[in-house]
Amino acid sequence: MYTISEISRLTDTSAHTIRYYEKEGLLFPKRQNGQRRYDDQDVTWLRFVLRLRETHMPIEQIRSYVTLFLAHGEQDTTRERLALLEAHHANVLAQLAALQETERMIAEKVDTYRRLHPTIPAPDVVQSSENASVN
Amino acid sequence: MYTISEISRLTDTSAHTIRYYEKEGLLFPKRQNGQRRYDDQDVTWLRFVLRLRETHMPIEQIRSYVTLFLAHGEQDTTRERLALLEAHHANVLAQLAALQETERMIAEKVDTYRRLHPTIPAPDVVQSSENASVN
DNA sequence: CTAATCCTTAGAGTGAACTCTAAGTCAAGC
DNA sequence: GCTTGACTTAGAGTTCACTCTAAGGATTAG
Repeated sequence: MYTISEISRLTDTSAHTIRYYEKEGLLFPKRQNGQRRYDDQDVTWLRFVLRLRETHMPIEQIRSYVTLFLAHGEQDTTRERLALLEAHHANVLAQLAALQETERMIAEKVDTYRRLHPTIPAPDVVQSSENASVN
Repeated sequence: MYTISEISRLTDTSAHTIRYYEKEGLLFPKRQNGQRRYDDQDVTWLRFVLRLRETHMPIEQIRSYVTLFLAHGEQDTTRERLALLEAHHANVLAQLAALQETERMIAEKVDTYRRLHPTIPAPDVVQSSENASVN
């Protein structure tokens, strides 16, 4: 069982933010004499939440997901959770495609610059293809 | 030559935002009797800017890049522009990695759900690997 | 015992990137 | 000439996700 400062260190997230996530309904730790206590499952869950945030799932959507999870037991919410996850999955795949496209464009520009100025030393970055008219 | 409403349609960006970008120093269209006129190069450039924004390059950094471009002619700013681009490139690659990792986690959860409930019809989404303890 | 950590409420502040409004003027296209 | 679209300034408002503060009190670890 971890205290808030411990999970804060483990996940590299401020205690402020962790309490904020709780207020927003994303976390629900146990309490010991009023103090928050997190177990390994909580840590894993927080890490997943942080991943979802990194990929820009809005807090409100994460909350919807959690709410469905908590409603489970009364009803079977598997279908709904699956739908949410799959929607975000599609979203992430779209982001991936956009990102790869941009990556390609940047790599191209970098490459063109390098061709025009072969004197500039290269850092550790992958390169590709042919192009002109760099901005 | 396009008017603002035309480039707005072409790039699916509001005229408000386009004027805002100009105010922020990212765009500099020609003028005809005071009205903005954009050529194909401007459209291409705006599209690239939008890509950079999608990949979370801050407006200020994009402006730095543009500023270097405009300073070219007086000095050779290739080196600096290259450095900026490469920094962002590294950034994008990191985003890609995070996104792929998240994609994997989600696909895993989706997969686990499906195993537990083989009755739910599947949409058009790729799947993968093995896992337990789904949230 | 004591210092460090944690708790609460309630709200203010921050920063980024838009987003919109208003009012009055001017240009373009048919 | 009329309608639609464009212009300007200047600023207000919005959303999101934090981020921090203050004050006063409780708990924990050594």
